[in-house]
Amino acid sequence: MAGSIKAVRGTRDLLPPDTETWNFVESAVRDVFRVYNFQEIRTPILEDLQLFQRSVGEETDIVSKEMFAWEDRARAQSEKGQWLALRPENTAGVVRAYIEHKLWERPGLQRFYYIGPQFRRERPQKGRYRQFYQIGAEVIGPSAAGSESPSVDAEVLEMLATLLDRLGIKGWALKLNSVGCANDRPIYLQALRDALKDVVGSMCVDCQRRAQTNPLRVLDCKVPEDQPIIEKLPRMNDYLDESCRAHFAEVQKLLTGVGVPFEIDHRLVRGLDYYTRTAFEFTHGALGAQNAILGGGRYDGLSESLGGPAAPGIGFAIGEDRLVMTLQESAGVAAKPADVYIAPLGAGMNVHAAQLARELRRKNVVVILGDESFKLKKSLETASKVGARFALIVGENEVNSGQFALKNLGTGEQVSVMRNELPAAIRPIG
RNA sequence: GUGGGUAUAGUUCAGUGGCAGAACGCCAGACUGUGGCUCUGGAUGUCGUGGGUUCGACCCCCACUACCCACCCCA
Repeated sequence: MAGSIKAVRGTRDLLPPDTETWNFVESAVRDVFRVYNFQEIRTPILEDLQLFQRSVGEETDIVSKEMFAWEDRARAQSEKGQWLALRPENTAGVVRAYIEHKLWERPGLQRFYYIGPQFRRERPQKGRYRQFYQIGAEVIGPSAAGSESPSVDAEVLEMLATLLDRLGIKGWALKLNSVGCANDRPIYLQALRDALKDVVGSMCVDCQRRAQTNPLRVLDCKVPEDQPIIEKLPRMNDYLDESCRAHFAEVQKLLTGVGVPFEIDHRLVRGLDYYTRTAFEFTHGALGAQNAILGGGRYDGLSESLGGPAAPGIGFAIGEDRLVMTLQESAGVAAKPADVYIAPLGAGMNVHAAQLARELRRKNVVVILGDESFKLKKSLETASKVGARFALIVGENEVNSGQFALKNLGTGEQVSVMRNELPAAIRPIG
């Protein structure tokens, strides 16, 4: 098919039966989030570019190198166009909506979840696409409503553990860290820079660059030779101020109390500027290099940096593509079979078949409709190929007698059934 | 942005400087209203795109593009 139009780089079509898995994931997500009292929010895919510059951070790779952004046409000749961007993540949009609609006026904490496409202009590889899907949730609100409480952090993490268990995902690991706050992080960063000054010369070239641009990322380095050096660098944990220390300790205590296993990873850092205090990641082995299945953390200053009131919050984003991938590693997808294939037999039978299909479908029977031009042999062959459980023959004999030939395609057994008993015969249960 | 690999039928892949292949799938038939198994037949390809070498290129050379994997980064 040379010259034909194909899906653009980094995007893909999700086809049946894979979409069954996606729907399975999404309905489990909605069920689980519901009992934790999260409600769905839908924000635009298109946002003002500044939203991401001011939240995710202008120096991050996501904003500086990976954003799909362009200048919209100006409305008047004297004006400049507005810069728009496809959202690279969804937390900024949710917080923007929180501010725009003054949601702090609503009682209690705002608890939102979202499912939707995000866009980053990266080079695609396994588990990484330019259009990818995130499932996320945010808890946000005034401090007086309890938004800063460590119990919210623990609740969110416990919910995630429940979700992964519910989905049947085995072998996940929760990594936890505290990345500090506006008060103590600058002190830590300075200590880290000072320590790096002496050793960075013997580290990998990437670390030498990171030491300049984003020293925290040095902790993320995977080069074996650098590991002994990194182990000796100062740890954020030793620089947390009193309130951050107590907060982090309480989160751990609660997690232990509810029986969610976790491991402290002093080197866990997040890629977005807005994260504070609790930072976490769930990983899974079956994902290749992209082993982070979800990540998140607290963002206590984000609302203010977007011009809103103080509104501490915590949230996460699940990489839905990666989640589906791990699910397909373990369990195969089973497409749901149709209940019955209706085989009209001979001229004039389509209308009778259509009437029957209408009746059955109104009783929730899943019907595939054949065509009167097909030979019966072909109809039955098609019926079994597409996985229908029964074939219903609609020919002159049946229409005249009111007794319909119903064939069980699994057993080969064929019975004659009165029209009004067909739904029960096809779907004995329910 | 960097490195490596790949590109041939719907799919997974063989293949040779001289007629384009297999398996699976798809379509049709094996006497009239009975599928799965079997048998027979059939269709489908600008051999990724553009250039070059050659009497002749799917094959050799160059460029481009796309995809895959890894780095970077992140979900």
